[in-house]
Amino acid sequence: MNLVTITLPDGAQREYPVGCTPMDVALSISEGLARNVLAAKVDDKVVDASFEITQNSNLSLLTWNDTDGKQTYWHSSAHLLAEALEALFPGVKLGIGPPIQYGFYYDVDFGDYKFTDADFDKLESKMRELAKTNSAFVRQEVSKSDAITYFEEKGDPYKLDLLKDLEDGSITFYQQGNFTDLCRGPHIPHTGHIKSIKILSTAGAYWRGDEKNKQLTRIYAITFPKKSELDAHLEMLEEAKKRDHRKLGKELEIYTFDDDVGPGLPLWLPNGGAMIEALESYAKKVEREGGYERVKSPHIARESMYLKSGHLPYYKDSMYPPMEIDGVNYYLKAMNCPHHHKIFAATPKSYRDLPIRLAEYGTCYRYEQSGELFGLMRVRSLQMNDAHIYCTEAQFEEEFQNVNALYLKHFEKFGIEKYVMRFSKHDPARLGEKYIDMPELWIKTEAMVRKVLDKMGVNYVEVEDEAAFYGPKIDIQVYSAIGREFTLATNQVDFAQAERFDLFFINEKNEKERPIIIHRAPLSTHERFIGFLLEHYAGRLPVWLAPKQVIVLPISDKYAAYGDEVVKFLKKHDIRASIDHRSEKAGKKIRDAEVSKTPYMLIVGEKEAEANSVSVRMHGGTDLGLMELQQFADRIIDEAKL
RNA sequence: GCCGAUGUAGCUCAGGGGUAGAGCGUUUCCUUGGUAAGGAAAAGGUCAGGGGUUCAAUUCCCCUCAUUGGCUCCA
Repeated sequence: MNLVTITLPDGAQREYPVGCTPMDVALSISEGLARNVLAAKVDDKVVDASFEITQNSNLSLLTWNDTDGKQTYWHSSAHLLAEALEALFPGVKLGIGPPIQYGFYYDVDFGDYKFTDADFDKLESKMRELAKTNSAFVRQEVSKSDAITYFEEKGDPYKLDLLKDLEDGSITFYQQGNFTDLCRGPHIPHTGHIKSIKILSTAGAYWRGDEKNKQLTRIYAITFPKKSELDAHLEMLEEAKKRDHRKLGKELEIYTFDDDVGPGLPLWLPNGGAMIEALESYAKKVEREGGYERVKSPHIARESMYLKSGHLPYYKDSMYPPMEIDGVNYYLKAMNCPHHHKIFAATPKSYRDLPIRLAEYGTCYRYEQSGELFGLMRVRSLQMNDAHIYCTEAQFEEEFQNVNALYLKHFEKFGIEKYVMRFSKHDPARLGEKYIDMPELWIKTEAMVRKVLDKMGVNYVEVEDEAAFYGPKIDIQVYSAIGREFTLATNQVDFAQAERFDLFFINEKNEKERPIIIHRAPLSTHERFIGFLLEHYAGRLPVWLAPKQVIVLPISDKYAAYGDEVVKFLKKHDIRASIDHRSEKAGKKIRDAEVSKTPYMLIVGEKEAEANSVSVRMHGGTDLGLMELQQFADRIIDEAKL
C-alpha cells in the first residue's frame, strides 16, 4: 500500500495510506479530537475534513479554536441560513453568503416580500431544526455548463452572474440536506456542529457592492457550538455599546446635535470645549518644536481658487453648494490646502527658507451623504489638525520621515498600540479621471514614499487605487477599543498643486523651482479624534485631557467655603476644578463623581480645613489619603504636562 | 443617496383611538453627614414636524425631518 507522510504542527510525522483524509488523521489521534474537527489546513490551504490527501503534506486540524475553523463554521452556517430561507420562503433568490469577523451574512432577494425583524424567530427555529438533522456538507465538482443548467432551472440570476466569472474545472457545489449552493468551500463536516443561532439584523446591500445594481436584503447572523459562547458574545456587544462614543459623548456632556443647527454639525459643550483646548495646546507645542509656523485662513473662498487647485471637478458633490456674492460663487472650504498654498505664495521664497511648514487647526465643511453621518466620526463640519510642508526634493525624505515619526510620537502619547499604515497608490487605468494625469510623477513619488517607509521599518500595506487625486498618501488605520476601524490620520504627498498654484522658490542656481508639498493631519480632526479617544479610554480620560480634572466634595455645608478656596487655588494653577455644593452625603457625591469619570475627587471636611489640605480619592477608588493642597496641585500639574 | 428600524420629560424608557406615566436628573425644604445612591415636595411634555381618516389621533395611514443598523462614498 502506498503511504503519505503527514507532518503535524508540533513537527510529529506519521504515515497514512494515500487518499486518507484529515478526519482519518484526527480519528487516529483521538475520537474527541475527531468530534471537534471542523476543517483542516493542508500545506496552508484550508480544506474540508474529508479532503483526500495524496502526497506528503503538512496538516493542521482546525477546530472552533482556530480562526480558520470559525470562518469555515460560519460559512457553513450561512449555507444553513440559506437552506432555512428556501424552506420558509420558496422562490427566494440567493446572492452571496460569506463569513465575516463575527458571524456571517447572506444577501437575499425576497422579491416582493418584506423580510423584517418579526421573521427572525421563525428563521432561527427553522435553522435549528435543520441543524439537528446532522446533514453532511457534500462537495461535488461540476462542469460550468452543468452548473449553469442547474441554476437556470432553479431560476437564480445572482448565482448565474457569479458563474460568468468562474472557469470551467474550478466549479464546485456543496450540498447539505435539500440545499445545494455554488461554493468554493470548504465546509464543516455536518450541520450538527451548529447549536446556538442568532439572527442579528438586516440591511440593504447592493448586488456586488455596486449602487447601480439591485439592492438585496442582507441578513446578519452568528452561530456558536455552545449557548454559553453566544451569551458571551451578546454580552460583549452590550459592553461595546457602553463604550460607544455617542453614548459616552452624551453621558459626559461632550457634544450634542441639534435639529436647528443641522445634521453632522456638532455643538461642543463646555466639556468638549475643554478637551479641544487640551488637544490644541498639545498639538501646538509639538508642532512648534517640529518647526511648524501657525497660520489662519477664512472659511470661504472664491470658486476660482478651487478650480485652480483642481478640487472642484473632483469633489464638487461633497462640497456645500456655492453662495453667490456680488455675482461670484464662493464655497465653504472643504480643505485647507489651497488657502495655505496662497499663504506660501504671498511672499517670495528662497531655497534657504525651505522647508516651510504651515499649520492650522482649520475648520472645514464637507457635504457628506446623509447616510454616511455617524456620531462624531463622520460629520459635516470638522476642525482639522492640518499642516502643509513645502520642501525641496532633496529635503523630502527627511521631512516625510519626520512626519511619520510625529505620528508614532502621538500614538505613544495616546497609548495607541494597534495601527496599520496603509500606503495608498494610484491606479494607472484611472489617470485623468480620478487621478491627475502625470504618470511619471506618480511612479517617482510612490517610490519615494516606499523608500521612507522601508527605511523606517514600519509595518505597512500597499493598496491600489486609493490615492488622493494629487498624489500618493499614507492612511493610518487605528482600531478603537470596541474593534471599530478608522482612518484616523493621513499623510499625503502632493506633486500637482505646486504647479497649479505656480508655487516656487528660488534655488541655488537662481532659478525657479517647484516645491514638493506634504499634507499631514496626524491628530485627524477634533471630531473624529475625540470620538476615537472616548472609545479608546472608555470615557476615563487621562488627566491632561479630562474636561474636569478635579472635583471638590465638601462633607457638609459647613466646609463649603473651604471647598471654594480649594477650587480657587487649583484654578489659579490652571487646573480644571469644580465643586459639588449639593447638600448630599459624601457617599452620594462620590458616586456621582465616579459616574462622571472625574479623575480626582477631593474630600474636604473638618480635618482638611484645619490643615489646609485635601483627602484625595482617585477615580476607581484608590485612596491617596491626606495631602497638602500645594502638594496635590503639584501632582496634577505634573500629570497634566503636555 | 439607497434598503431596514426608530423618534413620548434633560437622560433611559413604559404606555396606548377619549389631549400622558416611571426611574434617574433638576429646583425647593428637611437633613449636616467621612469614601459608590438620606427623606419629602414641586417644576418639567404641541407624544419630532406637516397632512389625512375619525365625533375624537400622541396612538391608525401618508409625507417630511432627524437618529440609527448596513450598502455606496470618504480630498
